[in-house]
Amino acid sequence: MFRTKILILTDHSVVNMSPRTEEQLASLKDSKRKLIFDAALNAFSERGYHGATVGLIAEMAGISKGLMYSYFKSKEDLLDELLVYGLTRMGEFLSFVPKEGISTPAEFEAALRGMIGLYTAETNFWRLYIIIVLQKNTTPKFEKLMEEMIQGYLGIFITYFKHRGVPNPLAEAMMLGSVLDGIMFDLMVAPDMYPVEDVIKLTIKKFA
Amino acid sequence: MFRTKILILTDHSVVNMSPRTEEQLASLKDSKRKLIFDAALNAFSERGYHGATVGLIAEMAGISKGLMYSYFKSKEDLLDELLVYGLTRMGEFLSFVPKEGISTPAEFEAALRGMIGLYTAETNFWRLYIIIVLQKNTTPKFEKLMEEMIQGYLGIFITYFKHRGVPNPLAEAMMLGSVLDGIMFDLMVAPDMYPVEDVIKLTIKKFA
Amino acid sequence: MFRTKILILTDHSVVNMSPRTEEQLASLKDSKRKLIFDAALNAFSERGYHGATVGLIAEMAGISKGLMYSYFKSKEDLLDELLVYGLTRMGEFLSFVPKEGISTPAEFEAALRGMIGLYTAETNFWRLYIIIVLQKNTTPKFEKLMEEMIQGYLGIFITYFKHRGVPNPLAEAMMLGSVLDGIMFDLMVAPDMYPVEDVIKLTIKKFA
Amino acid sequence: MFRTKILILTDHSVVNMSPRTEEQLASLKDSKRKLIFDAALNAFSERGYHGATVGLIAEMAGISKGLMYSYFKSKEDLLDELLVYGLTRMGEFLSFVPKEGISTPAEFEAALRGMIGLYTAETNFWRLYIIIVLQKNTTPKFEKLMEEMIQGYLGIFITYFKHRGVPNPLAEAMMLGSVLDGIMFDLMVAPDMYPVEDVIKLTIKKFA
DNA sequence: TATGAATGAGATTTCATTCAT
DNA sequence: AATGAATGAAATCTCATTCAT
Repeated sequence: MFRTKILILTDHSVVNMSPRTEEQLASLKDSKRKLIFDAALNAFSERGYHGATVGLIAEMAGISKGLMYSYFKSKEDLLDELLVYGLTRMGEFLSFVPKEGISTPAEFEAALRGMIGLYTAETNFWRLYIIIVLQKNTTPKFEKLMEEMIQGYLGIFITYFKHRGVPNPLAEAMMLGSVLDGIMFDLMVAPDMYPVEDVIKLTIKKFA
Repeated sequence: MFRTKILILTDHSVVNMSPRTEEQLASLKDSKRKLIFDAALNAFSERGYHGATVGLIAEMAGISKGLMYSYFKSKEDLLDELLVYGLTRMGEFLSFVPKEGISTPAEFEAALRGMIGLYTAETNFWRLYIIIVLQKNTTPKFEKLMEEMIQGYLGIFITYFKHRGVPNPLAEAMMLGSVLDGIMFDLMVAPDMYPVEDVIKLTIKKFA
Repeated sequence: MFRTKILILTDHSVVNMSPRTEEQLASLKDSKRKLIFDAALNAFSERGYHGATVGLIAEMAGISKGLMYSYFKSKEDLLDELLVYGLTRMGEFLSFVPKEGISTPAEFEAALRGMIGLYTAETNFWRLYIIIVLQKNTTPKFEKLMEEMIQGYLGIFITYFKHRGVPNPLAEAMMLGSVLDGIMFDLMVAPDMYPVEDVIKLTIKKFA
Repeated sequence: MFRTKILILTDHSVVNMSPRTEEQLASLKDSKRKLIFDAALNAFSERGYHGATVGLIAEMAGISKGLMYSYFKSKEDLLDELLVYGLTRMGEFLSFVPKEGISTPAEFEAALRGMIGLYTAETNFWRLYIIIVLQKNTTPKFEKLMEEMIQGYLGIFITYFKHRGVPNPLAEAMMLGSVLDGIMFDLMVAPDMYPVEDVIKLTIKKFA
């Protein structure tokens, strides 16, 4: 996983980090706001922030340019909220990590498969995410959420590796993070020819 | 490593793929063209293609906007040539891989350290490269060069793993590629706190 | 007083120029229409016609944008009607000028104080009024009303100055008009530090 | 004259308040910047800030919209600079007030005629000026310049009235200021029918 | 070669007005 | 009667590209 600042947390308190209640997210379903989010996610992730015009996003959302501005203060604001929304949504889906952390190889595998599953399911979000994270000036709100998320997972894996008696648990967890990042990236660039299953098995063999 | 289309090449013909002679590259040294390339590399990698304005690039290169257009047909042309130039230059630096391929763990380590060294030395190029690769519509020239390069290295590692009697050499090579991609990415996002040395050692332990 | 076209009327027929009966005005009290008028008066006088948005006016009036359009054909129409309404309302308040005109210094003083009192009481209307009058394209209805009003007062003062044997009654009346306009303007710009009472006394001394 | 805050200065130090050297102003002559200033002055004074579009101003200046933005950061910035430029320019023209202040009726008359001459010569600037001053949110730079200018003239007249033994010199000066403001305003609204000469003579009779 | 003023197409943003509810 | 979501025209602003010097 990516990291921006590393504060190792060895407890697992972070998994349930979503500040939004499920109702709030549910209320977004089928709303116009959701339409715009989806369109913007596609547009931004395919063309980058500057390459995706408001006009294009509006067209993809099936609304007028003007209407966008009654939902979002500006294009920049749209990006901000989209990132936070996306990250929060990711948090929602991360139910495959048990609250008590992971301790057995079976749990490790489940977590691994869960995360990689997310990558394939939400390619657009992760693509956007990479683009944004590589550019300067991320928004503070987004950065904070990211950090929480990253450190949460890092902590979980550190604990796991400690538990398994691995010599350098931190390095092990960070390398695993890089593996996951690399897999995400490669799946993004060439999803069709990547031997995911083989790589997952190898990863389990080398890390679990 | 990144891949876009995978044609496994098991020979090592690719390392010296650059069609440009060294003289051609040398002639670039200290030229205006080089100045522009450097400026554009910084600007594009920091702000993306659309976010980096021609005016900014010219300013960073210390020349006028007008002059840029006697060196490059257009902004798009500048990006094209920059990418090819960068990739070619990468090829130049890849001297750490012996022509006959690698066969011992020591050679493996040398190659690994060489590549990771490249990431830290040429961060901007790799950042630009990632941004471009994640977006559609790469230029054909660039795509071809990339493919050659990637498959070359993939082939080298496949051969190495075969040689070492590893069960599934392709998957092993692809996972190693992902590890390298992940490390590159993490180094890009948070270079200061990434335990490179520890991760390199772990990678050698797990792959060499 | 301001003038746009000068037709000297020496009779005093103008004071009660309003074609609206008091009932008509009374029917406006507390109506939605009145709410909108008040809001529009504030908005227009503070920000000018183009600077005051329909949305803002609606918000200030505590109603929806949509409802505004069942009371007024358009924003321009709202301005038109507001101006006429305001001017008519001014006429209502101008009771301090006796029907037979003024002939004694005491009456002069009363009229003077009455008008200046109006300025301080209805700052917003006069501010709007100035803004509109300085810009081209006033509406004909409004222009006609204005002219009637102005010439009425001008006539009253001309008669007064004639009566008092002043050499050039027209010039005297016009200068007095300028004094009143200047006072109105200064009161608008810096009401707190203007020595109104002193200036009134001086005006009486110089003109009555 | 208008005032916003009143600090009575009884010396005459303010007349030469222009911070720009004459060369700087001269360098503006015939420049594109000057063209834009002139166009903007006309447009703003005729239609107000929001009513005058950047497109219109550019057209009146005979340039493209785009070019405006290499001379001025924004429309608002254009207004700001225009106001300061105009006020500074006014200061330049105010040579009819002797450095030592005014003390004789002849000098009073010269000053009066000078100022009224300015009103007729630079109608557009004063119209713009009024429009701006009646609206909130003037720029601080402009406000400061205005205050200097106003207090300067106020001080000059206060000194004059003191010198002439007038009972309440401050009130007298402020009323005279209102007279001038009123004349300016009336000249703006109906220049053709205003009996300027007669009113000037009356003003001299009543104040000098 | 070198400049940067100038353009115009297109991007972002605003807002009067309409209309389904 | 009342709302405010929705539109589209027009406003502000940006920027790749050209061109006179």
